[in-house]
Amino acid sequence: MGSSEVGAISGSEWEIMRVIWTLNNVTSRQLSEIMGQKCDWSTSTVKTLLSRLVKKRMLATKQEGRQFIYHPLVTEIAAMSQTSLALFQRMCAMKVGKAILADLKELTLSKSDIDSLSNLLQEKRKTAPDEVPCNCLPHKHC
Amino acid sequence: MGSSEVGAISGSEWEIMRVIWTLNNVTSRQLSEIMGQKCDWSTSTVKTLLSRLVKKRMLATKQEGRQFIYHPLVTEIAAMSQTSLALFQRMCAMKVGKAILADLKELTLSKSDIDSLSNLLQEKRKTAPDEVPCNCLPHKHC
DNA sequence: TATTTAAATCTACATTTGTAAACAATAACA
DNA sequence: TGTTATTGTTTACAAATGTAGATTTAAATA
Repeated sequence: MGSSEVGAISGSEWEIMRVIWTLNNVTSRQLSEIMGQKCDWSTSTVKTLLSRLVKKRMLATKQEGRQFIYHPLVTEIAAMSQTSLALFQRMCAMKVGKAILADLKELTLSKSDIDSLSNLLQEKRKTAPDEVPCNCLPHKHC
Repeated sequence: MGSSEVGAISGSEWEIMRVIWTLNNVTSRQLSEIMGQKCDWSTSTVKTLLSRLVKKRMLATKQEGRQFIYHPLVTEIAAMSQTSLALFQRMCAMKVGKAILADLKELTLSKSDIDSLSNLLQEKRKTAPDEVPCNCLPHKHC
């Protein structure tokens, strides 16, 4: 696998990453305080998740005095799109469009995001096929 | 939780569901044969996954002679959109639009899907906010 | 009816995940 | 410099997941 893959981070790990992506350089103390409010986790839990994230190479640390400062090694957008794309690619190719349609109905998007999406779609339409075949049966690996 | 939730099915389980959604009424023998090719799983593995899916109420069976016929209790589109929407809702609301944009760049969509999406976006644009605030820090539960 | 055989169910076991206590190392303060 | 906080590291443990062998049950056939 290429060096830019995000090695599937778990739900709780994701929750911590969001905070780190937002704050960008945080100590485990700050994280513990924030996650205490956000998720009601104990300081130990936060520490465990942090080390797992470091091991998974999602985070790196730089020591500073007695403590460590954590910072992300992958951008949030990259992680988000890799994760969601990976999900869609494990689903029926024929129905992904409908699933995204349903998602968009529920999600709130900004005007500018909507504009980028619309433009991209107009562009893609030029070379779009009339239908995408279902790929749920064999000839393809799990 | 409401009765229409899809109780998070795992990766291997999803792989089986795709086949069942496509074939709609299958015996474990057929499934074993197909999954043997598709994923190289043993017949036991398929059976285990099937019972877990029945327990999770994703599948139901009707007996017929010595064997059982499995059929889905949830539609594929429903499962797909619930799963992907759940993922997006656990991510930064401000950046979801950009993530979907990146996904769409990679995915193949049919002309008609593109048209539905475009129409929906035009509709949503009318009431879209100028920006969606980031919701990665507290005041919201994990 | 006795035997074979094909289904289903039970048991198993390693890995990952969620959650956290115990322990060790070290900086800060008395 | 000895003591106390603090921060990081180990260990723990239950639940979920990936994968599959062993066992039971019942249908089919000899």
